[in-house]
Amino acid sequence: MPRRENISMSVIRRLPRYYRFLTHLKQKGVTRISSTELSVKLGLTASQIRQDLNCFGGFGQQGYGYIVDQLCDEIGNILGLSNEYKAILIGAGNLGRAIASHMSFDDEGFRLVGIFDSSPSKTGTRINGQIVRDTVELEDFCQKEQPTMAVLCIPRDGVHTVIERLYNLGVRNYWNFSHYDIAMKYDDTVVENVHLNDSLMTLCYRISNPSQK
Amino acid sequence: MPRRENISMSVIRRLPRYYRFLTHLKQKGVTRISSTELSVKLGLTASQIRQDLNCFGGFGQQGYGYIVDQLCDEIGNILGLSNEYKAILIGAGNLGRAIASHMSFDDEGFRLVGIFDSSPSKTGTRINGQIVRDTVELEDFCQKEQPTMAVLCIPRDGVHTVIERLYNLGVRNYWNFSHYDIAMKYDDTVVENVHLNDSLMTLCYRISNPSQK
DNA sequence: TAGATTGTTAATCGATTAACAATC
DNA sequence: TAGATTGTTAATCGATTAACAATC
Repeated sequence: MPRRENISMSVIRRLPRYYRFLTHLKQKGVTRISSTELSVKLGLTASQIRQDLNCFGGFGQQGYGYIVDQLCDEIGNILGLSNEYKAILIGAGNLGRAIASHMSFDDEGFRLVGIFDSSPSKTGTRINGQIVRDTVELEDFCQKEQPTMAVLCIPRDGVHTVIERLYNLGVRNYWNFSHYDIAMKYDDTVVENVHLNDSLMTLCYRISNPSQK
Repeated sequence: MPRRENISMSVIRRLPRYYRFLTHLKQKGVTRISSTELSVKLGLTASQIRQDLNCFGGFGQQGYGYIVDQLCDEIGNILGLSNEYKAILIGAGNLGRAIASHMSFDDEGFRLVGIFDSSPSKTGTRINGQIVRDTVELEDFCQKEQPTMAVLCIPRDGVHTVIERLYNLGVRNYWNFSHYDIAMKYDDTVVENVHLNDSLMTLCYRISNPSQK
């Protein structure tokens, strides 16, 4: 029954939410949960939850439900959270500093191994104990450390050239916070965008148009 | 032809992207664009773009296309970006500080009027010229200033009580950065979630499962 | 065994794409 | 006028929901 190919993005984006909630249940000491209970707590339908989980295998037991601990671990495995992919962060401005701190205390599949900035006012300073390197060191560093992923916290205009350098260095997965949609010509890359401005504008729309739910 | 009710979230979430790209075109001095050109640049179909825009009215001209300047303004209006909704920010940690700076130099529909934190190490400090107030002042401040929206950059466990206080003060729109899904019992609220952890886990999945596009 | 709840197939709903007539 | 491109309807595709047989 477990397929595991061509899982839709809609399903994938719900997995972290399941994981987050199951972790919470685990901490509260809940051992067993049914799809119906889950659906109520998460505001989804029980059907959808079972449908989602069965993309990856049958983790439940008929007549009983799901074992919280086990399901949580399974989803963690599916997400690949036990990996420690090496990540670097480019751009140690306000947002970069926040993300760097965020990631180091709560690593989910990644380990931050380097922070870079091109401004002399930032290089040499420390974020959570890690030194901020000059971006000119990028080539040397990447050849040595071979990071898997780069967090991009730089202004729009800098993105293009940095991406090119990173791609050539073999760093081909990006967590992009810049106000810019990275359109990759290559298909061996993964880009996960976090467009805070877009989110804020969406909120503005929803406040301005209360007719919609 | 302009309807303007029950616009689907899928459409709404594409609007900021259109807006962002059109602003960029405007800056580059492009005056005219067709749905086909747009579709190529944005990686969508021309059909979808025309379909999306026609939820709000016919902004184009047959045989000609869209006037960049005009379309950009129209979308800005639809989003409500000329509003200056008063916003407050709760939680002046790393992320809170980053968002506060972010919002003040690039305001899209909002104006940050207050920053709050409950830790004595933070209160009294300044972020982008604005003082960080003690959260105990929340009631007085909100009664006086009547903010429309609250940015939540506090840890999970604090959210519940803060939301309750805010709701009772009439602050019912939230931009939520906490690792927590705000489930509102009331329907006069709007919650826009930014779950950075979820985004990171999704990225981890996509790196770990390269079979998928 | 009887009751409960899953896994899975079938039905519905909504969103995207295609097609084309209207019109600038 | 002829060419181009929109606005809009119709067709397709995918995702969500409902239903139920399998089974713990």
